[in-house]
Amino acid sequence: MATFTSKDVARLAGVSQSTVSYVMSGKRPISEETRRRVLDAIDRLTYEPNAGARALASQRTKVVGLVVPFGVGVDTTGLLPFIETIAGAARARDHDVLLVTADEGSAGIRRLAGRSLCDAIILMDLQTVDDRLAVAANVRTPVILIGVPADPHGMHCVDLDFAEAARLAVGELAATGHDRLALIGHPADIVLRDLNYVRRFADAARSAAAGHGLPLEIIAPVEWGREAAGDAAARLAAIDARRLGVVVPASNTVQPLLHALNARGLVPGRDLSVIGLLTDAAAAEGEPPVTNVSLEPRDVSRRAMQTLFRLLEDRTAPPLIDLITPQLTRRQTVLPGP
Amino acid sequence: MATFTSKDVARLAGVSQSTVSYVMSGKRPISEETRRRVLDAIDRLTYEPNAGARALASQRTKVVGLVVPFGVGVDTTGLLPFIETIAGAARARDHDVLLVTADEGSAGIRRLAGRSLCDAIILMDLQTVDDRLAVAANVRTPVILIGVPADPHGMHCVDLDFAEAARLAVGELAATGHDRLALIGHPADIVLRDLNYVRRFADAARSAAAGHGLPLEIIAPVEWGREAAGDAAARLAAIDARRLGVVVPASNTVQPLLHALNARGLVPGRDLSVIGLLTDAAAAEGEPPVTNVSLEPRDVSRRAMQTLFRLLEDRTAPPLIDLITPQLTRRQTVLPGP
DNA sequence: TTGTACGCGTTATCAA
DNA sequence: TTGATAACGCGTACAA
Repeated sequence: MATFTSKDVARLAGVSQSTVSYVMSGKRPISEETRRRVLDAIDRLTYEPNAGARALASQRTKVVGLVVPFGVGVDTTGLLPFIETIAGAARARDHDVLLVTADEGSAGIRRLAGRSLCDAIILMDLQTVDDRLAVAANVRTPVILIGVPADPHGMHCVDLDFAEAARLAVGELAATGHDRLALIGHPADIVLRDLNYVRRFADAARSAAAGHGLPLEIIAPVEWGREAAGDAAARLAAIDARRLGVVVPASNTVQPLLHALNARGLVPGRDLSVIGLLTDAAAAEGEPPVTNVSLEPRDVSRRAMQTLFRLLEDRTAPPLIDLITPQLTRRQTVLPGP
Repeated sequence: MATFTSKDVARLAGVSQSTVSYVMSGKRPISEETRRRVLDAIDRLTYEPNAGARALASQRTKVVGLVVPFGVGVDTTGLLPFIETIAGAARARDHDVLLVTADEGSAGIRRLAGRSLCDAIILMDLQTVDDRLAVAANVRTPVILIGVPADPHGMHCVDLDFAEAARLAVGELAATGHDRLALIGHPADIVLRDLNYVRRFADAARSAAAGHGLPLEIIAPVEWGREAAGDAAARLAAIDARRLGVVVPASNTVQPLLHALNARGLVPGRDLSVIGLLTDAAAAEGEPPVTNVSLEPRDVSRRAMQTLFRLLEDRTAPPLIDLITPQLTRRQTVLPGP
């Protein structure tokens, strides 16, 4: 399979090389006749423009850099929908996605921007205060954040509205007559890394509980897996409440905790309530199906890409902070109201 | 943040631009003195070579194209370790990873190769007979397959040895005195797509069972989720066996099936045996921990990247078909031998 | 409506 | 040991 250049196409079509270029870009009126001839030649040679040459000449790579939280010992569950949606949105506008792992830290961002490997960068998994932000903000390549750090350094942020998620969960438990709430914390490493959404959720949960006049106990940190869930269940069992409402913001903890509670004879939806923060898909597949506030990875990703292309091509001004509203879905783990 | 070129570096270091290039590539002896001056200038300008220009001149992109099974309505569980490991291995040799989703079909491969977007392609999630193979085999860019299709078209294949995995599972059940085996099938869409490993596993399981003189019943297809697992459990319960051994090659089905069996009062490890094909991590976290034959996504990915770089840079001949041997780990879901 | 010619930032060849 | 200089393949300003 030989590889052809626009010159080859030009020769075959009997036009100049620049005409080929203009046919492809549509940046100049072309007669129907030559247009046809060029497209035909392109077709016959299965010509594809060389990405490097194009990037060099046009200063556009048609590549989106995506910094994903690999290798930082972090929750990687639920990451796939983000990647998938971002890749899809990129393709829809003839862009590709270059993956960079977060364990590179700011070096990855410098490389993406410095080498002109991409036209824009999406940065995920932000800490509340993140070293990479200073670098990201000082780079020519536009950077979109998925997450809302304490100081966005002027960059565009897109994320789920975790504060609203907390309010929804607490509000539902308040409305169904619970007299005490417990908030299950994230694993220690997540808390230590101070991921931005942890704090956003917890703070809002606290003040929402206060607003409803409900005592809120924090059970934290809770690691993943059976044993930790067992311990947490024990601590929940020890709480003296008529109707206890438990909020679980760490998706991974939901299922093990439900099991652990069951094992203690505490049936969620009968003896106490559990609301989890997890995708609708995961919640519906739960055992039992769990009442949840949705993480909307697809919506968030789509919006991030929308912001990206508005910045890059449409040149309209997207909102600086763009929060997606989560949805509460009632399933089987919350006691019916009295 | 301005962006500098090698020309800027050259001027600052007081050398010619080609010298800068040679300092970076090390393809020519450079005096210690100028070498120092150049590196210093690079440092002061935080110079990074332009990827497009480099690719254009060197015919090397330092990018690996990865075709992942997004958007084909396919099992995407267990995909992350592949991506993660591949990205890590790429970075270790100063390469990046460009993601292409499988829903593009062969168009994605054509684009990667035609536009010279990458130096090599890794193709995952192969069907036994896969349309993309003809295209992949006819492209200048080397393609490495993760999976073993019926006809690899001369391309290099790396994968888990699914036949050996089946033999291990069946062998273990035979050794522990089971008198009847059941093989739980994959969901219908997987079977319909005829993914290469499905058949490799099933065929080997069948002949291993025959070799041990054990009757093997095929329960298929079994969709994911509660209900399907319940049905499968019912069919298993109906089997007339003294000691029934169940083999579950679809990772996702293991956990729901264990639950469904328990719900019927059939306790795996007490009343019957279950061996799953899933990663050690997933098996250990199972409820209960499940005896498994390991899928080794990390090993497979590492080997694929090793193959890739041997082809690309080391220029040594890797094996055409490279199979990783799975491991059997005894946990709690298999009856002890009599 | 189309062609010519230059520049994008590297790598690599040929001289010195 | 180093410096000019010609590709690499495409986009686009300038001419016609």
